Amino acid sequence: MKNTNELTSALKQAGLRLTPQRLAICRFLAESKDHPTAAMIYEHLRPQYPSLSAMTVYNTLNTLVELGKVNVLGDCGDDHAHYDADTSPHINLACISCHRIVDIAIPQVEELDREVNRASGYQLLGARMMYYGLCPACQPSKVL
Amino acid sequence: MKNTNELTSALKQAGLRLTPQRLAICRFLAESKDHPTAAMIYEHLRPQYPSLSAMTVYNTLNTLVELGKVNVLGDCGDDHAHYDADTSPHINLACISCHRIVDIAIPQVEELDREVNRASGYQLLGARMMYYGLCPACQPSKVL
DNA sequence: TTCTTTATTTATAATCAATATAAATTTATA
DNA sequence: TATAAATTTATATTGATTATAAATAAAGAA
Repeated sequence: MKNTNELTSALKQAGLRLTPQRLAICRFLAESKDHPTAAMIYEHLRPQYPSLSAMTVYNTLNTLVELGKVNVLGDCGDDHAHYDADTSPHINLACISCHRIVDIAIPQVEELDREVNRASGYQLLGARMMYYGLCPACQPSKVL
Repeated sequence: MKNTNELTSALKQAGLRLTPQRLAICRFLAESKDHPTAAMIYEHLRPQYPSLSAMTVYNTLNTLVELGKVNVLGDCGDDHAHYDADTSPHINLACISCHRIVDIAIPQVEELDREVNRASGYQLLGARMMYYGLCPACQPSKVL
């Protein structure tokens, strides 16, 4: 979750044009609470942009990732890359039944983050933290 | 990192035969400190098992994952699934230059883990935590 | 505006890790 | 040893993503 403007201005600052397609992709990414795949973005925008090509979605997402404004989550349990406009270290919860991915705010993440930075010896750039399980909505219908 | 026997006995307990191929895959997984891909395992074992097929590697890995004895890391920055025999919640460090993935022991993980279990409302099954950056060996050769 | 150049989108084909399938091989048991 | 079941192997297929090139749209100059 993040301001649409933060994504669009990053594109402009990189010398890229803010086309209607790119704007729509940025807006959808910024406003979505779950973490959509490229296919989900494509299908969602197609009614409004009938000529939209999947390649444009992939290109725009890759650009935003290269600019560091969007993270790829490649580990969501459904073999699809999901995109997350929140690039700060945080916990993602992935439901193994409905494959929805949501964030959860846990203050302890910051303490952990400081400790990894201190103890690793790595020059760190970012993190992805995923927990897997059954979301409250899916628990009644599925028994482990 | 984990005992080879823990993997092989899990296969036997599931009613599966411990073939030479499966044993070799389990041993390599248990003994490797980084987190190999299916292709890495295949290439490493081929000299010893010239008839080995990639399919057997994939099948064995999938079985071990289904048995909960091995985790898949799908988010390592090189578009390949890596396999981790350590299924307890822990931090993985991925180098964006050499693409090696190592573990780091951070006590704060357990506190975080407790808090996610308490606060999420999810019935949790596991976690994957990845940090990205330049490892100490790659830092001199690459400038950010 | 019109022309010219450049960036972008689109359509199509290609890639490649992973899966599906079926034949060949090995193992277990009678 | 013979039979049946499990496993491995070889081959073909899938499907998300990438590569390529043609079509389109936008920017700048005259």
